[in-house]
Amino acid sequence: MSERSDAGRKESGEGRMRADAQRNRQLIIEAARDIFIESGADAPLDEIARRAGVGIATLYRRFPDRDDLIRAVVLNTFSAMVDAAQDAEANGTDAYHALRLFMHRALDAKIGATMPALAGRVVFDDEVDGARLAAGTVVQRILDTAQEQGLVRKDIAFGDITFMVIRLTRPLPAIAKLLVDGDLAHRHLDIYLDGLRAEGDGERAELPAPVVTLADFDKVRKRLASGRADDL
Amino acid sequence: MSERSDAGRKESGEGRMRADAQRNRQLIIEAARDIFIESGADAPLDEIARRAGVGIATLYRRFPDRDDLIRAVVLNTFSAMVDAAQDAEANGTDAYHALRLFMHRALDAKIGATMPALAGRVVFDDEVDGARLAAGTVVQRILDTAQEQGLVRKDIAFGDITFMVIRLTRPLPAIAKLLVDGDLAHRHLDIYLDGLRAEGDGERAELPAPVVTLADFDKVRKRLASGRADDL
DNA sequence: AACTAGTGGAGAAATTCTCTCCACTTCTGC
DNA sequence: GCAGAAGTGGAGAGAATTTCTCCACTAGTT
Repeated sequence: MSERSDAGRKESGEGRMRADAQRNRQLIIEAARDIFIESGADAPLDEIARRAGVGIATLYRRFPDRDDLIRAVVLNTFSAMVDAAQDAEANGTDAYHALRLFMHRALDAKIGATMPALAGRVVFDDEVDGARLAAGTVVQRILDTAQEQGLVRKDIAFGDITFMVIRLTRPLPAIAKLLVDGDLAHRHLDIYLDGLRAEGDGERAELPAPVVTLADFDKVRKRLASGRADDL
Repeated sequence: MSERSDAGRKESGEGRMRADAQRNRQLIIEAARDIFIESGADAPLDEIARRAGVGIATLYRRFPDRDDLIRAVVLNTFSAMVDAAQDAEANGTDAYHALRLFMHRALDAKIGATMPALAGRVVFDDEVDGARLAAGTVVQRILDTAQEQGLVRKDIAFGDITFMVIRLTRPLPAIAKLLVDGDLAHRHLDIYLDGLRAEGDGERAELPAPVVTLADFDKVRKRLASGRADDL
């Protein structure tokens, strides 16, 4: 890790950066988040710059080395996690629905981008660890409440929430996009959530859109066989 | 794709290869499967050779180019899928338990290694497509039966079984290994399976071992903070 | 024991990735 | 709207990684 980049400049609220520079910085973080999720934390940096629609030099100016960038992504993600959780607590009709809301929002916020942190790619200094703990605490609180109210089975633990969201965040192979429009992750999360409910609570969530059948695979196979497969 | 390697030699049963060569061929396929799952289908080939405990030249002799190797891994994986499904059909007490058995076995067989196929990295010639269809058919039959018997909710489709197994096959960040001994994937699969059950069927599976709490994360964080983190 | 299929690893060639430099563009304050 | 500062993109040298061949050596097979 190097000089810590100029992250502090923006985060400590001193609006010293030019407006367009701040916007670019955010675009880079988001592109990096997506690329890290797709290709791991060693993904080429110029691919990130390209995805962000920014020159490679801009990326290097903001984040002198890869660790600075990873760090920014991780902090950004933990903070999105806190937002999602607090929002869910405020808006869920009960603690189970708060949990449900949180997990769906966390999917959208691509919480899986915390992976580099969990994989040891990030130095856990006080700032990162504080963010981690803050995020963990809110999630734990939602889970505890849901269990106290008897809405979630007792044998579920913290890791069953967070690790599944991480899993669901990671992209499926490209064919999934050929098969369907919607997002299978949210559908599968709903099934999982039904599995989290307390015993005897037989009601089932209505599952969201993409229903993928064996026949769908056949169709795609034929499409690939005939025409060219440039749409992958 | 090139000359098709000498896969046919072994697969058509003519035991023309020397015994040690056949063993090495299998070791390479298994190593490739694991590395492809971990690092994607572009992973360096010498890493695969190293993992297989074999020289790089041996790998190139068996599989003249990367596509040959991918192809072999995919065929191997589809065939493991058929084995797992047939075995599950024979051994499950009812169709729901057959489905459960299949999914757990499929996890162990790392079915996620079919990803390169699904991601368009493999030419779907008749052999590959036959294997795909054979595997798909058995799984579909198990699911159909379970639904007819009212053991699995009606709104579940083929893709909800296969894609979730693929997701669960992919490895979690290294920290998961620091936190726990067991395999979270099987635990999370059981929760998902509870969510697949037909409405009103309130019983819950007893979840297997690794329970990961927020406190576990704290412990690891402290461990990393003090000593060196070379155990990652 | 002799013959041949099989093996490992060094290293040249090709490819990919990193990171700097600088001429040019865009914001901001006045 | 102007001046000056802040920000930008992309070419390309250098570094690092990856591919793939060659050949002296080893180990199954008969």
